[in-house]
Order: sequence, then C-alpha cells, then structure tokens
Amino acid sequence: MYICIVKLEQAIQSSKFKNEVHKATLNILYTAWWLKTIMSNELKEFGLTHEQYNVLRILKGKHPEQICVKEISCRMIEKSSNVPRIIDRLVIKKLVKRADSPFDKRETVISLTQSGITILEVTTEKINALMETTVIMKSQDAAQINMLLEKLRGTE
Amino acid sequence: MYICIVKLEQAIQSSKFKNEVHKATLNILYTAWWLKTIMSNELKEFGLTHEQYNVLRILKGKHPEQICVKEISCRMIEKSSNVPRIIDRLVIKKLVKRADSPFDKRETVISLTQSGITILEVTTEKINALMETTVIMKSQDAAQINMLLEKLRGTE
DNA sequence: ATCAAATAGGTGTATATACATATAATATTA
DNA sequence: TAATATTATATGTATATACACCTATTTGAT
Repeated sequence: MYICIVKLEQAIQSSKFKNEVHKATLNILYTAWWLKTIMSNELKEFGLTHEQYNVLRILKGKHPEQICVKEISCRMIEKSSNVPRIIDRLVIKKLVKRADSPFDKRETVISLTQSGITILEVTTEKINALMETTVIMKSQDAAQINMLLEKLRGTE
Repeated sequence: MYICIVKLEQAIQSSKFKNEVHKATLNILYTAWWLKTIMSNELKEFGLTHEQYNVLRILKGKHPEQICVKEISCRMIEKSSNVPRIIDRLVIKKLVKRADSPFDKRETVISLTQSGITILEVTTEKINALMETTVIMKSQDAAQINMLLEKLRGTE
C-alpha cells in the first residue's frame, strides 16, 4: 500500500492531495497519459499516431462495410477529435479511402484499403504483445477497475 | 454490474473487447478524456486551458518560491507538454512572470503574479465544487482505484 | 585550464484538440 | 411546394503534443 502511494507522488513529484478522490482523478489522468505514450511509441515505427490507429480500429470493426465520418466520431475514445482531418492523413498514406454515400449525399463513407488492413494486423499484434508484457493486470483487477470507473462517471 | 458493462459500450459504441484488461485500458483512456472535458469546460470561462491550469497549480505549490522550467516539466501530469510555450501564454496574460536564475544562467525561473494567484483561487474553488457534484465517489473506492492503477503501471 | 559532454531552455514542424463558422444536402413545416 | 431548420462534413484559428534541433551555459575529464 505504501509503495502505491509513493508511485503517483514520484510521477508528478507531489504528495499534497486534497483527498483520495482528488488523487484518483490525477492518477487516472496520469495513467491515461502513460498508456498513450507506451502505445504511441510502438505505433511510431509504423508512422501512425494513436488517433489514426483508433480510426483504423473502428473501420476494422465493420469491415468491409463503409462507415460515415459521423459514426467514426461517435466511436472515438476522445470524442472531440477532428475526424475529417485524421482521415485526410490516412487517405494520403492510402490506408483508407473516401467515397460518396449512395444514400445521403452529405455523407462521406470511409473504408479500409488492403494496406490499411495489413498495417492494422501487424500493429495490433505488436501492441497486444506489448500490452501483455507491460500492463500486468489480473482479469479480476481489470474488472474491478472497469466497475469503479463506470461508477465514478455515474450517469454522465 | 450489468449497467457498468453497458456504459463504456455506449460511450464508444462498441462491445467487442478482447478481455477485461483490454477493456480497462479503453476505460481509463475514456475516463481521462471525460474528466479533462469537464474541467476544461469550467476553465474556459476563465480563458485557461487544462495544461495552463496545471502549470499554475504547480507554481502555487511552491509559491512564493520561483521554479525553473525543468522542475515544472517534471511535475506535469502529461510529461511531454511543451512547458516553455505554455508559459509564453501565461506571461502574455500576466498570470506568471519569467526571471533569470541567479544560480544558473541556463535556467529561467517562473513565479505567479498576483493576478495568477487570484485566478487560481477562484478557478480551484469552482473546479472543486464541480468535482464534488460530478465525480461521485466514496473515499474507499477512490483508494481502491489508486491502488489498482498503480499496480497496473507496475514498475514503470 | 581547456575541451568535450551534458543540461536548460527555446524554436521549428507535423499532427491533434477545441471551438467557431461555412457549405451543401436533407428534413421539416407552414 | 417554398421557406426554414437541421444535419454531415469540411475548414480556419489558437493551443497543445511529439519530436528534432539549436544555443548558451555548466560540468567534468584530462
């Protein structure tokens, strides 16, 4: 328990927390940064950013279906990401392609290209392997975190 | 328990998680985004960003002592923030001031101005009030989250 | 004492976030 | 049906993130 308390303190060089709830918010923010940094490090090798990877993952989930920009936005972890511009960069790299929607001319529909599929498979395998060695967590503890975080967010 | 499972699924419109650990990483990333959004919303009223607020808080912790840029960087929640430029904007708003270090001419030391102190007091009070109504969490649950997150990060 | 290495801070560039606005297409409703 | 509101996407601007590189200063080794 003492070691745990030390850790966030070391990370942000501070030990003055108003209370456990305040410390938990800082701990969540710090842990998210830590996770993103680890993943981005791995993605860098493939010229992908964390957000670009998130978009590719979302497209994979429905592949070979095409998905409109709006639907991708809804599924993003960070909602305020500017999806059209992330797509711009993926199009330049030929990992996704844009097309007009046949149903609604306002919509642009996006789908993975073959090289998008390939890069996604390789990176996902790499990231999964990395996560297994870096994020050491029992399934039971993970379930506990899931429960507590969702309790924390309450009704939203 | 069922409600909890639904929540992240709703947030990112997905229910396909490899396992509880994978779900936990997404839950942490999403919850951090959620927390930042709530806080930024409140800070917006004062023309501050989340990161600018973080720098002001760090300066407050040592006030009236001056702190060098490097030390501020070490204490940031998001380590890769570009502190010199965040300070640029705080200087323009006259919330902090720069000075040469008397000990090491490479260093720039930063301190809060009176209006920096004032804005920090007002915003902190606002954010604390907001957190108390938004982040509904028992001290015991918070302690549990702290323990689990630090366990997850392992040895770093 | 001098030179090489390390350190602190700043700057440049690409990408992302946050927010406002613009534009075209669709839906609504008077 | 014509006029209006809404929706989907794109774009513009300020700030932040990520990373490389530059300069001045200090440290350390010989």
